[in-house]
Amino acid sequence: MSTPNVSGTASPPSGATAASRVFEALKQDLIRGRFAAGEKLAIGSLKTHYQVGLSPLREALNRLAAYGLLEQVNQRGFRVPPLRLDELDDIADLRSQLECMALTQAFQNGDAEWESQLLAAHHRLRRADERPEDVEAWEQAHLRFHRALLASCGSPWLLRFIEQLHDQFDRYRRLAPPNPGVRERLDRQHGELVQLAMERRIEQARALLDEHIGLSHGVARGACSAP
Amino acid sequence: MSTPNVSGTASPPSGATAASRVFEALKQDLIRGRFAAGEKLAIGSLKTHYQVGLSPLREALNRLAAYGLLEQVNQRGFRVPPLRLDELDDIADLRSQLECMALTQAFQNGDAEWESQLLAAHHRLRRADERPEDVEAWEQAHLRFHRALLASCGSPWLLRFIEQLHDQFDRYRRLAPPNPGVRERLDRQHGELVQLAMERRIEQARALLDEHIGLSHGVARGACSAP
DNA sequence: GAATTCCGAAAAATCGATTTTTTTAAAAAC
DNA sequence: GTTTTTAAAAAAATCGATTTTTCGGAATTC
Repeated sequence: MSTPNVSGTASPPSGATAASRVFEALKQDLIRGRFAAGEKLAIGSLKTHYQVGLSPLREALNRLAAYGLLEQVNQRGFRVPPLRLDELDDIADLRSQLECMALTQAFQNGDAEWESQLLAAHHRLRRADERPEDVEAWEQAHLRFHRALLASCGSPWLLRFIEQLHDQFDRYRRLAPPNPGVRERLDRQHGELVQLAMERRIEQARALLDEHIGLSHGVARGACSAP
Repeated sequence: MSTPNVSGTASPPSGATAASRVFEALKQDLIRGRFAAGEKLAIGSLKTHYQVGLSPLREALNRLAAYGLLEQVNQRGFRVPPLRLDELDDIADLRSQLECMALTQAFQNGDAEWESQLLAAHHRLRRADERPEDVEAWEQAHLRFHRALLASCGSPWLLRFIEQLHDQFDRYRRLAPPNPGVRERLDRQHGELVQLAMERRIEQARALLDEHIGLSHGVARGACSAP
């Protein structure tokens, strides 16, 4: 792990509590792979690293464990979940299923405002594509694009689960060795998804989204070592 | 709210931390509706009620908020989520979808051990049916039956989300006025589900599970007041 | 020689007190 | 008469210290 995440990409602007700030910072650092998989977290060093006291830090760790980004064992602290191939497959398969479900509903409920937001998110993503040096900007734009695609689905709980799976998935993907050829194909699919969304071609869009996640899944598998 | 949950139905036997104990107790009390919907939790009185210090109590509250059984607003504490009809509908619809998905996989992967556990769980549920005075015993047997039905689905993340939705759903159902006629129909459906599971009749089973949840959904709607 | 027991150090969990922020209600201003 | 300001009280959040439990290695036993 490296330097503290002073101002993360999606951190609350201000007025937040220390617990919320360290929660967001830790969450981003976990997804970005700044801790080794399976590593046991040393609370003492986290305290100095994130510059917070014990109480807010422990509250943040408890939240992250409930969210699934940490494993908690009762009298022996917190550890970063290991990267397991079977778990990644589970996450990716379920992500495909849930996102296709949400996509169908999003197409049905989507209005002009949704279309506009989707176009805007796609434009931001393309602009971020042009600056490969700022990985974090691209990652944020990418996340927001996928959110915008499903935003109009109308089911808060479905979106919640998809977000959770996305965070899990990204931890694997971001730890995997980069694959430039695939990256371009993925980028092209984003544009095609927008096109299909505008025309409400649900079946083609579902197939493409499934392929999109499958392609990313293949890349992410590179993060796993053993079984 | 009433007396403290000294030994909840599913509390860890021992060796648990104070935070884990109060988490389990609070979780059960929230699902059982021992707090008013929308109520703001007074941390001071929770401390005396559950006989724990501030730190483990706050850690438990943070976990419950991350799980979705509490709402947390940054500088103003924790409150019990209100009961909203549109949210219940969302929970019930998604529960149907996810459980039918899991059921299909459970039928495909289910082996003799799964069948045995399902029969055992069903038997326990029928025995609990005979003692209507012990509501908690029936509730536990019922929860375990539904777990056993989907246990062999093979997707830990799907089961996790289903469990979470089930807890959300039960909070509504248990606050709704009882409906004796429906109760008998629901009980009969459990037996039919076992029968269909043994014979792997997936389509009929999916339809029945969907109907089962829909029926319960109708009852649970009685818990909501406004829109 | 392998397994077990017994320390001492390290880490996790908890407690009690302090600080910060919000809420409430009264007083003042317009 | 309504709104704004102010001050006190209450509640939330945080800190530092204490207690409890686990971990690792040396000494002991079988």
